[in-house]
Amino acid sequence: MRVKVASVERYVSHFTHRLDAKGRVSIPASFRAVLARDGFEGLYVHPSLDVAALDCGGHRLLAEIHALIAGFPPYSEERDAFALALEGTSEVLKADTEGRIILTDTLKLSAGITAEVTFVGLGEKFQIGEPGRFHAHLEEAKSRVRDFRKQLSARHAAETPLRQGARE
Amino acid sequence: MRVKVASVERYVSHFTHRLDAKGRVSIPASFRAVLARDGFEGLYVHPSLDVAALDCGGHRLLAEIHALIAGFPPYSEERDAFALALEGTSEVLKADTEGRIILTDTLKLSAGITAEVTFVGLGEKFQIGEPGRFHAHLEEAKSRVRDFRKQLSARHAAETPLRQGARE
DNA sequence: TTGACGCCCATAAAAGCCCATGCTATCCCA
DNA sequence: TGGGATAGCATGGGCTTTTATGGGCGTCAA
Repeated sequence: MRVKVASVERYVSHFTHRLDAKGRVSIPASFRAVLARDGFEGLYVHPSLDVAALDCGGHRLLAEIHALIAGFPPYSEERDAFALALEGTSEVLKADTEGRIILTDTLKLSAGITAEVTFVGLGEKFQIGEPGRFHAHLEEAKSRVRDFRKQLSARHAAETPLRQGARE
Repeated sequence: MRVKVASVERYVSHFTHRLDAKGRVSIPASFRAVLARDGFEGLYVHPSLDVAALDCGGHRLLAEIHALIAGFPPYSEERDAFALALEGTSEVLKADTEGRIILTDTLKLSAGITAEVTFVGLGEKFQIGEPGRFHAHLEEAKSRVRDFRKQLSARHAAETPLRQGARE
């Protein structure tokens, strides 16, 4: 058995795979490793709330969703709404012996998936989406992070007008 | 046994290595020593947001990124966006027995890397970039430091018109 | 029967593993 | 002190294993 220690904890990086004639697509090997460690049989999938993509994961993702829903008072409108939006649209897909899954038509439709899909790691979960949309969405996210960093350094500069610690 | 004591803690100095026919490149030995101490199996890499270079490191870099993402509430839109921009573009490369890595095409493209790369130590992390860009970027950084030092001494002079109590 | 789905095997390309070479800086001992 | 031995390191090449992908066959249910 191999080691492959670190990085089996979180989903990182991105991959683009093709759907074959039967509609099957391989889950990236590194993501399979994380899932295996998570101990989830198959793959938990539901359409993302804000973007045209599918949120995927195992027990950890499930637990997060449960926690979110449990945060609302029982029988409240919010709770029902979240449960419906998240759990009502979820699917549990099982992978074949090679680690491939078949997306249902509903899932493919909601993410605009046709011939190819991009898997992108988001740490405790990953998303599946249409490659073109993925790139667009990535650029947007990058610029948001850049703005955030600019704010941070601006604030830093404002808070430390005199840098005295620097000696020659 | 060699000395090389200090600097096992931080990434310092710079090195330029060639990519071989298979696209492999050796991580500088001194950087490997820091990584080994950090305990990270392989190399965590992610394209820098502002310059054409790759930020690299081990657990320490990972923890930094993870902390930034963890600052946002679970299941929020911001969190997804940050995770996408940071973890979605990251790669965990594993080094071969000789300490070489293979950069993915995406990584090479985003840093403008072709035949050679320069490794630059930045203390907590190091960067991989195209040698030409590295030199240009270094000159710019140097002039920024020079300006900063000029500001410092100007301010120092203003604050202590007579250089009597001045501690160096 | 027909179609959806699970399981098995095939294959090409990519990635990983082991061993070899040349260079340089260091060490050791005459 | 000088010069050969030596060890560490970057680099190269061949071989094995993994991985993504393609297709065949049997089963079970409508």
